[in-house]
Amino acid sequence: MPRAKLRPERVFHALGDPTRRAMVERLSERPHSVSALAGPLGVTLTAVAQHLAVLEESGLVRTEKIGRVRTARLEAAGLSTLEQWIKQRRTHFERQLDRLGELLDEDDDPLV
Amino acid sequence: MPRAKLRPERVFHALGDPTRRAMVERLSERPHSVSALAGPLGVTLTAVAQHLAVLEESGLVRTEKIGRVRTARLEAAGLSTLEQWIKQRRTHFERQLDRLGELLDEDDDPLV
DNA sequence: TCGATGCTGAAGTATCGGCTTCAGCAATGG
DNA sequence: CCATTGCTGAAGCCGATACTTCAGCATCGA
Repeated sequence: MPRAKLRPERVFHALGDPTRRAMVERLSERPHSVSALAGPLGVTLTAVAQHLAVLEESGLVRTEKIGRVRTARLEAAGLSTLEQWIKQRRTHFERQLDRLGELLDEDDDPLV
Repeated sequence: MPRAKLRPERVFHALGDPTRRAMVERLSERPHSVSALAGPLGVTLTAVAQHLAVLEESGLVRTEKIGRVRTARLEAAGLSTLEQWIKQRRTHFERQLDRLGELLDEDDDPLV
């Protein structure tokens, strides 16, 4: 598997699903095998594998198969992609508030 | 509509959809009416209204109807919810790396 | 070597979610 | 007061997707 794209597009979609979010939460603590992930989730290995594929495409997770065990670990860059998107939204949002502030300040001018 | 829940659960689901993400991006710049949002998106007013309902439930957006116009604006708290979730994941992730570091440090001990 | 373990691929099902249409209603403005 | 504008509710369509089962295959360990 080559390295993934890291578009916020995919990251948000990946985290939109509760099961995948749960997986990411587990993976943020330590790497897990497919079956280790499946256990607590109460889904089949196949389901987990499918979710892992999505997570991997999003760039949030990296997996590596050694012998018959595939180990998945969190990829920090994925989180950064998210953070960047949020930061940008917040910047625009604050600019918006600033403009509003300026407008209100103009009330200092005499209206008549 | 009373105030929303602010669970990361809902926020991620809300942002998982491309159309809603586009709406949030527009709203981060300035508030918009339902029809103002609909225009560039090429969807019906109904669709936008449905998306707004989801966004509002997630706490990302607040809307207010004045006369016949409903105005939607971004709610900063929603973004914070996201940021917190990410921060927590990152914290766990780094703890994981730290533990790994300690393990490797033990190589300093004589092996024989 | 043989059974158990861990995973994978293909294929099908069923639920969900995004979208539309249509019919209506309230506010606006000339 | 009437036409226009802006939105809403109900209902239905359809494609996406989360999940399953089943049949394999490779690896590991005794």
